[in-house]
Amino acid sequence: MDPSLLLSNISRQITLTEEEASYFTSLLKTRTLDAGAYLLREGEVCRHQSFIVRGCMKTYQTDEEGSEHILDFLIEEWWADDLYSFLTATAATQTTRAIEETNLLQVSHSDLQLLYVRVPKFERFFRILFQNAYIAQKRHIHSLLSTTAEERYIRFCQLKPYAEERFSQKDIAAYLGVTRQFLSTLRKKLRQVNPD
Amino acid sequence: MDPSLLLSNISRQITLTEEEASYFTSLLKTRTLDAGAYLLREGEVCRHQSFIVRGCMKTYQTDEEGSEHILDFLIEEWWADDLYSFLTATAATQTTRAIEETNLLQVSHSDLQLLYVRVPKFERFFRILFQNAYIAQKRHIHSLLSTTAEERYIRFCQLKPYAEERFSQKDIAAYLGVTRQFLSTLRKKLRQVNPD
DNA sequence: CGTCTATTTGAATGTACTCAAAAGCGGTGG
DNA sequence: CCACCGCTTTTGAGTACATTCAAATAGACG
Repeated sequence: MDPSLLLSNISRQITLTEEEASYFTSLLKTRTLDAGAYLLREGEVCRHQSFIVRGCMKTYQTDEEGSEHILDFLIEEWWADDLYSFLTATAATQTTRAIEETNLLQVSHSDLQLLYVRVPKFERFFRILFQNAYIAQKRHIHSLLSTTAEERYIRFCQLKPYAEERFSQKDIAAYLGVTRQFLSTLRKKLRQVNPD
Repeated sequence: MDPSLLLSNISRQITLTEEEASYFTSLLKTRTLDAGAYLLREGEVCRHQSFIVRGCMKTYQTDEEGSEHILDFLIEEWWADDLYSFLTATAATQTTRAIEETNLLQVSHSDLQLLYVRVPKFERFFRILFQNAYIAQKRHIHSLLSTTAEERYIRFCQLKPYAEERFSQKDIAAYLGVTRQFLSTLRKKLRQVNPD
């Protein structure tokens, strides 16, 4: 699998020499998940960081009644997996699962330790990754606190224009925190107002 | 101000020699905020990490209509401030403000860089701090998605038994994501069911 | 074609909000 | 000490937002 997408993603934060880049590339393992396959289940320890080359995934938690609450959707050029579990080697609190067939480039935890020693600037890269995840969560909390489902849905569609065609409404509803029935009526209402 | 509370807080994650501890202590500056005073306003860059020795604070964002959405309450033995702003030197997205008169021990950003060089294990300490904040946020998102205001309120009171006496209902409502009027009726209902 | 799941629709209900007004409470000045 | 001010909390009526339950329809897949 071509690592150029990943290398250009990394180059947005840190600059690598050719030698460093090829060392990094040598650590990568490719993996393909069928649609519906699990990358990580709640309770397992996350041992890899996984960069999505093609495809998309969802990461969710399940409540007592068995319903899914989606924390995030992940697409090409994003990193998947439970960062906290990865860094602390504790049980993951969320499940990550492929929505479409998904191609990944993975770095194992132990290889990453080697990488940190040989190319310390990767420490910086992964720290920034974490920080961005943290900020994104903060925005998510703010939007859950301050807006109605209708506003959240509209913003969600603007923010992720690919959402409608790649994610099921059931999943979108589980992300927005509403029932799938209510999302359906919301969509109907919005179609009548603005028929695009 | 006595730094022993802070040192024992740190010793839960990393072990310091006496010399390291006294070096760290020499970097600390004390600060006292009156009730209602701001520690950090949205838009400012966060230049200190602040450990709360006594008192409590709230951290919130304000929406277009001017209403506060409280992301977290902070009390003794917690670290306040916008970690993301601090680490990236970008404008804070949230405001932090004292609820009661609050005593802080502060480390500036530049002193922290010196500390990292001289006592590298502090890197680990602040990384863990960040990770815990990240996880706490995740729990918060999950609870906003999966529970009603009533359940959230009950759990909130269990999780923060000091909340009722230290925080106003207005603020608690802004944390739970409901209006203060609705929280008031919720409380009335709960009193009738279980009059404690 | 049948089966399984996702989506839509509608009715009844519950949850939470808005608006408006009253009651409570701490502080301040006369 | 009391009256008044500003702020928080309580209460109620009416309304909007969102859910549950039930059933119909549409799509995907073997």
